[in-house]
Amino acid sequence: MTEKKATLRQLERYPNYLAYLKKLDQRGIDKVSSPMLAGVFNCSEEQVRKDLHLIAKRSGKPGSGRSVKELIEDIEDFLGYNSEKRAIVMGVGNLGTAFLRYNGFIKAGIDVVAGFDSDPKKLGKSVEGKPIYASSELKKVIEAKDVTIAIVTVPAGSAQSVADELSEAGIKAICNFSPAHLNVDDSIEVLNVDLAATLAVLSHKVKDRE
Amino acid sequence: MTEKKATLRQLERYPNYLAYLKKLDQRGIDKVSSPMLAGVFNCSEEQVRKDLHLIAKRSGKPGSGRSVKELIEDIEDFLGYNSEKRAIVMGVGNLGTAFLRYNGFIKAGIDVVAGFDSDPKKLGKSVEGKPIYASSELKKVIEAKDVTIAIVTVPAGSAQSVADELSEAGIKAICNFSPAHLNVDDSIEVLNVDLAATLAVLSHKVKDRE
DNA sequence: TAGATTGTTAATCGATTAACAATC
DNA sequence: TAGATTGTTAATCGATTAACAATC
Repeated sequence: MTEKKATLRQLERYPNYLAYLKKLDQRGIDKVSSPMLAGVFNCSEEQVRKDLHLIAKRSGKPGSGRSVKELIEDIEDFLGYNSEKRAIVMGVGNLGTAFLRYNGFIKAGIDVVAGFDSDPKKLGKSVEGKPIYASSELKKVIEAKDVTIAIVTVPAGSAQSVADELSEAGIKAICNFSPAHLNVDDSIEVLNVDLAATLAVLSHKVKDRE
Repeated sequence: MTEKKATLRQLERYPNYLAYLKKLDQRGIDKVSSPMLAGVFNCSEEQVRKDLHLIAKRSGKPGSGRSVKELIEDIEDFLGYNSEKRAIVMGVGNLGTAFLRYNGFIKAGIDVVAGFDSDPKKLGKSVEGKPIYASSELKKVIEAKDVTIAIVTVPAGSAQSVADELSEAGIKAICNFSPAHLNVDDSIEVLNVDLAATLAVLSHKVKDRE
């Protein structure tokens, strides 16, 4: 079941292709070619061809291109949109609550099943039908619901201890929204999404243009 | 004022260095070396050296390394944490509200000044003291407050029209949280942050390990 | 000084681009 | 068929790693 492996750069590109292909599909366009996508994304058609070839289950037709619907299916399949995964949110503050409420994850096969918080006032309550637990319940919930991913939205100061608890409880992947560096075992995948830094980088690029 | 330019990859690494350096600083550690950082980030010490050398205003001391405090200062300077920028949020739903409330942006020099929404019930209200306007006010607000960045959190269906309005109103950069491809003029920097796709990619990597 | 680490040039590695035969 | 696009191998480009002299 393991496909050829994509590079990190490619992984980053697939969601962009996907978003655009869906747009085409909505407009009723059912064929797409590499030169066409290359134009849209400002990259070479060879890159598009390699990217699509890597993950496509069916080959394209020389002369006419590839089926939009088939490509959407294959990219979603490759990214795992069709294999259900469970996630939890650590820290039910503003951002954490937004993740519990956000219903856009489900289309990517990700089901956010619960929140965790240290504030006793929040315990036992629920957001959008998703219960909020104390971290003492972590291991139990992770095992019972087969949770793979933890979304960490606690303040920087407590991020490391939360990461330790997650590691202890057997989590597989952490998506870290706190602006803190996490020390965890190499067996856990960590992705840092520092929103403030992301925006800073964006504006840095604007400055560079001038 | 334009420093040598960093590659995209480097830009992504600086926030990680920064988070770790701050941790060291808190612990009262005031010297850091490339081999040490390389160990923490699982990369080569040469890469660390090149990254730091590129942005450091002061040189390191052979034998003993670099000053943690100076590095923090230089990275923050380079990323633009010390040059105030204004941002607005398009779409005051769950995620948008979280961004209006989140106070972590200010340390990166980003001041979220207002929200925009199409729902008449929300207009005139405010979140965390930040007013919510109709998009008819876009141009006025962007010009009056010298806004650089727009954070787009509207549903995929309206993302393109919002992008068009932003373009029209003279925005410089868009951080797009909707899972939609945006067609905008090349003069506008666009960064796509598809959270669902991000998580999917993360869990894809977990799968690949097995 | 001796040990460690810097800054920087040269070698290697990987990803992107170019080229082209195959084919719908 | 002719035109366009695919799949794939070879060439190029850029980024990472290795090497090493300089120096605190």
